Amino acid sequence: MTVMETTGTRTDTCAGPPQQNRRPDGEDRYTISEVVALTGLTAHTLRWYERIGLMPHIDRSHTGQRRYTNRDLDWLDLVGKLRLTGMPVADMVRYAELVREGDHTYGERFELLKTTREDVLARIDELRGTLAVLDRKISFYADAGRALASERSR
Amino acid sequence: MTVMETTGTRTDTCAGPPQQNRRPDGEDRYTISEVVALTGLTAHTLRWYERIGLMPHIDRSHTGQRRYTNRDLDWLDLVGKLRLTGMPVADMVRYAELVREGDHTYGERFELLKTTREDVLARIDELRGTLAVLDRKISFYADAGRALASERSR
DNA sequence: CGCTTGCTTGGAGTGCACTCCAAGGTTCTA
DNA sequence: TAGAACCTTGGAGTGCACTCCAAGCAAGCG
Repeated sequence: MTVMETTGTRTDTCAGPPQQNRRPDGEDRYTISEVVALTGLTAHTLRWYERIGLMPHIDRSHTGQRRYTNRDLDWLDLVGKLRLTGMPVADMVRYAELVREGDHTYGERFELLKTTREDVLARIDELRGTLAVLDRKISFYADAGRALASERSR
Repeated sequence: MTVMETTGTRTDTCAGPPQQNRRPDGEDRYTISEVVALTGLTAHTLRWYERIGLMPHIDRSHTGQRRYTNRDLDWLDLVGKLRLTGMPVADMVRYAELVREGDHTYGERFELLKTTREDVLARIDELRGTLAVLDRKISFYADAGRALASERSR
């Protein structure tokens, strides 16, 4: 089994669980405002993503209006996830370029994702450390609140 | 036991584990560049934090240069943790104001910290979701890499 | 057909969190 | 006591990620 049997050249592939509120493949031509509703991004941001090279070429209607596909929505889902990690947009653009360049960039994409994965793990650890500090302070204030309350009731 | 027995009016209190590279209390007068070395912040940022009200009043030498104390370093440690959570600086300034206003703001501080705690938990969950997506993609690329390798060796 | 709502563009503007600058005073080491 | 290294200020500048604007074309409805 070759890679080409499961993936086209233009995709990032391995989409994951199917998304809600989508039209079936073949009838998937969404206007920009529909994509706004589906993703929570603004139309401004969607056009800006395109300008900076974070999106693949988006289909156009015969009069030049954007028509997004399910594949584009999958890509936006991934971008959204990466954005949550704090990955700079420039790095996401780099990843998008690798996808556009074709299958021979699999290795580099793999490395980029692994690095990102490590970053996310480190970030989770940082947050856990912060959580410990917060919990310590919260229980301090809870105790202080009880002490003040018993003071007032005396 | 009253609150005042364990806490002074000017502090945020409950410092947690002692920090490294510090001088003992009583000899704790650090220049701005020492604080830079201890916190990793820049001198610019330290002065800016002060201007926007994120720091308490910092002691000055007889000629007007800043002299930070261990207490100030504790505060900067907390600010650093809160910053990691993505809390906006404006919210941290709000918290700093509450601390300056005295003990009667304990309740509000408690609420603010609890809200922050919830935010951190939500953030960790988001990151775990992202991690799942990354792991799925990473294993896809790992498989693809193996497939391409066996292709080449045939 | 006219009307409203939606979509197009390049370029300018916004908000956040720093980050730097110039000009001058201070502190430390030899 | 000279010189290097450090510190002070207000205000201006930077980089990121959007966010908005104006002017005009497109789409759907009665």
